[in-house]
Amino acid sequence: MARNKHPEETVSLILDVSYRLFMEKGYEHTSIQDIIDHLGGLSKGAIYHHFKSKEDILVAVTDKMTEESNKMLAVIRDRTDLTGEEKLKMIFKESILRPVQDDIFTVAPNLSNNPRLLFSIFKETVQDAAPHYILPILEQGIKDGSIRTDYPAELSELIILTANIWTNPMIFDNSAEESYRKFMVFRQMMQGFGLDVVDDEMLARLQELAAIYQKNK
Amino acid sequence: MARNKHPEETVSLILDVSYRLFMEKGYEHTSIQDIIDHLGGLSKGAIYHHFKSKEDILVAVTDKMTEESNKMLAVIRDRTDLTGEEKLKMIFKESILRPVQDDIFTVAPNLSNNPRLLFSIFKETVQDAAPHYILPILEQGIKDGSIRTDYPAELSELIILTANIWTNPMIFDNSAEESYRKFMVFRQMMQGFGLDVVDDEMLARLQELAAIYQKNK
DNA sequence: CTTTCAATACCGCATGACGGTATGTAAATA
DNA sequence: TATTTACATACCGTCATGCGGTATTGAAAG
Repeated sequence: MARNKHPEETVSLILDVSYRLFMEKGYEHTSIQDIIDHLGGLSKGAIYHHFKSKEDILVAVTDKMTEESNKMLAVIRDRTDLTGEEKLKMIFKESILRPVQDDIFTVAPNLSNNPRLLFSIFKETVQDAAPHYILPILEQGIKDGSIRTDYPAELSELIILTANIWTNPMIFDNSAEESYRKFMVFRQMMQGFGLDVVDDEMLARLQELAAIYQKNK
Repeated sequence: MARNKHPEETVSLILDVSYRLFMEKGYEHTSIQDIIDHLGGLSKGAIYHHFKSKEDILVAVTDKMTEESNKMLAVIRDRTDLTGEEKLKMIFKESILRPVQDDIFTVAPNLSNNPRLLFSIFKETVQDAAPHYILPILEQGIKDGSIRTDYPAELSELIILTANIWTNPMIFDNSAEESYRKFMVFRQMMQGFGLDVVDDEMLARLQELAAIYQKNK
């Protein structure tokens, strides 16, 4: 294929195709050749010019998946008009009410047979989201008195893992009812830590999302 | 090699070797040939006679890893002299004080670079341990009044995932201090659910274990 | 007690798929 | 024009798995 004057577009194309295939067939069952076949004329050389390995593509895909969500997290984290607890509440509200994941839900669910992709998201959550977004908020909450804990680093990990991974119906392949019940347990857990971050509007929306997911199975 | 009159021994050998290699090098970086090389004369055909695929070996290895722990869980679950809450406490005590995992800790830590093995354990925990061992105990606890929850199935999942996966220093590659703090958070979480299952003796032992793990890194 | 025979434990080469590399080429840029 | 860069093409080594074949077994038949 002819050389592209804007190579970012080629990178983007490779990532989009890879994302779709990784979700549909799983990372391990997607071959480089599969990706090439959906690239519309591009070759193996193109891929290995822009990415150093298949795993490198996986990392980039994962980053892209979490990018938008992370932007939202950063905005809330950096506001100065909210207490730590209020920020936490806002995060959960945002991620449920206006999820980037709407398309994820409709594209090709079921990470429960996709070890590598799941692991990659898992790692990103622990190594990036927890320390860079949740932890600072907990630390602020400790200072402003809205949050009380002796172990903010560990608590931030537990919170984000529970919220982002465990209650994610795409990962655990849960029904609408199961997701709803998980969120009720999550709410209770947060209350146990003295945090009241889940309200009824959020629960209603969650049921809606889970229903969408079920339909596209 | 000569044919073995007791083929279970061959199966067992293959599993032992595979387990060691999967832990040391990771599942994906262990080739069938690697396994053969450590089998003492057995061939590729032997492996594929007893197992239908490499993945099949992984499943069998995982089963064997959790087998002993599951036996313990079954014994406690089936006792008739304890309340639900007491059983929970005993489970955590057992799994910490007398861990089968002592050897796992010394053999070859670090599942944080072993997506497939981790995923396999993860799946086993959710699909087997939670519903078959923890859930019945919660249900009993609801009946005998020692445990209160509206969502026993979801709570059992959350508890076992947090206890077995999140606080596992082998999986998250935590230091002794980090593991200790995680367990403190876990304790607080359980207290939030009205469950008092962690005592000081357990915390002391946990610090010990984490130290062992650190030494063998 | 011996012979027969089917089941099964095991061998090891063949094969095709796959991830990755080396090298070539032409367009873009400086 | 010279250099860099975006891609193409041919090729390599490794790997999981398939498969035709052989040797050993245990049990039943003679």
